[in-house]
Amino acid sequence: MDEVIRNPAHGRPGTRVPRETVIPPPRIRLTKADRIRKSDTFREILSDGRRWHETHMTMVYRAFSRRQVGFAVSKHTGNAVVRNRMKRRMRELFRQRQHEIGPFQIVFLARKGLDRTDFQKLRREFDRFLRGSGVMT
RNA sequence: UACGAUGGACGGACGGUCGCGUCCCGUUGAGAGCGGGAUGAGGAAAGUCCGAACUCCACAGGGCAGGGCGCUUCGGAAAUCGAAGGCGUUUCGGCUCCGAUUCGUCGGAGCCGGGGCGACGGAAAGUGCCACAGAAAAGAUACCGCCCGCCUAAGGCGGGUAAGGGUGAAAAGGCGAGGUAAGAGCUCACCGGUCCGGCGGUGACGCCGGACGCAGGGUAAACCCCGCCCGGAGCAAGGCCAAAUAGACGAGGAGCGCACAACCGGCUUGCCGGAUGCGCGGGGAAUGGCCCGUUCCCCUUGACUCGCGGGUAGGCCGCACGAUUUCGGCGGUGACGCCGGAACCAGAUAAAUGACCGUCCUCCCGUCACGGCGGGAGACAGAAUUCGGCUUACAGUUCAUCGUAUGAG
RNA sequence: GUGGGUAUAGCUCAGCCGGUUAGAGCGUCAGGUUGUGGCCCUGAAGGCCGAGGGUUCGAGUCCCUCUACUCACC
Repeated sequence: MDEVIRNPAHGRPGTRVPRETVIPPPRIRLTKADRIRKSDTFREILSDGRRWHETHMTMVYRAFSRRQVGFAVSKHTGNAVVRNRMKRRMRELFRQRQHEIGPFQIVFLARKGLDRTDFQKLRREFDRFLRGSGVMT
């Protein structure tokens, strides 16, 4: 199962499997329906959700009927380009491993330096959250 | 060739894997999902400093107040916008003249050419202000001086003068010569200025000639005067649909009071409950001479039910074919305009345009065999109703003009 | 997104219509008073007036451009 969920793009060059033998992996898409898009919902989660702190981001989460995610960046962290990049990187982290996560609502809060940090480091931080917080299935 | 200034252009390229928004097509009962295709940030998208389109509100007309703008002509829908020109100023180069000279040059003035800068109407319409210093800061005055006269000396007094010194940001045309007791446009040449006339130019303005010894400081990004312009708010404009909760309005309406002969039920046997009958506050109008009354209308009290207007969350429209982009031709010094052809070119809303990898390109650092190798970096910055400008940020590449240095002819 | 406001000493604020040295309170430091500390008294230090240009002889003040903070509007 683990092998299937890993994105083939993450493999080192040369280790790619020939196309014909690949079983199509489960889709790792992330559409609008999977996003939290209401101010009220954000407020509720931020007020009564549990928190998990990492160096470059904070995760706020609570149990829910299905899997939903939202991303928030404070105005103080930088200009529009920086804030957008932070959201996109957090979204990418979540997108790639979303199928390992159970029915929870999770809000990602960006912290300083998120836009400049190496993506592999962010992956390790996110992995620590997944293993430590109990949101995995 | 290098460096600097100003202005213009570009602002990483190609490919792979996994994804995102919008639109179209197919599938489908279906606008869900799935499959396919197309398309998807900028020169500043930014700041919000100007100007518009568009929308709503207000609006006879005119004036005042308030605000904005300000050389000329042209362009433009308009603009604290652009182009060309004028004038001023500054800088560089060249030439001419004057003065000084240690004969190397230095200083000043003018002309020509190139570049930069200029919120550039009016200071003889009026008012205000010009600190300190200085004699004096505006239609004035004499501190040190200079000269003349008088008083016995030191010096003082009276008068003349504004060339020299001194103060200041600024001192009443500049400079040279003549002149004089010393001086002064007192006189003269040149330069500057004011006025008048002529010529050239659409015009700002320029040129020429004449007159006037000069008729008078700065500040209007001080009040102000003159000319021109300006209604207010902004897509969170504005329109449509419309949960939940509270409340408004309309309709229905249980209800309350009194009586209780007969009827039903209970029992303490004359009371209670049901049923039944009658009634239920205030105001106005009509009828009428007036009152009672009657009729009609309005207001008030009322669980609950239904209907309904406004409207919040939320959704939809506005919302992308336009002062559009691009190619060619023509006109114009140019901004730009005209004609013809072609194109459709983002539409999100906790807000898409990304993540990772490879090859190459550019730059930096290290190494050295001078061409590779290793490492690092690729700026400023993200549409939010839409345009036209301005301003600010910006790694690197490149073009043009000018200047400086060096080299070659 | 739109429309306003503010920035002056470590902190909270004055500074008029440009003018010579930018003030006040609290705080800080030093001295005095006290057996010691506080209160109190005396004195001192501390500011390129948010940044950069411009107008002017002269700018905290006037004009322009930026920066930061802040308020209002669905």
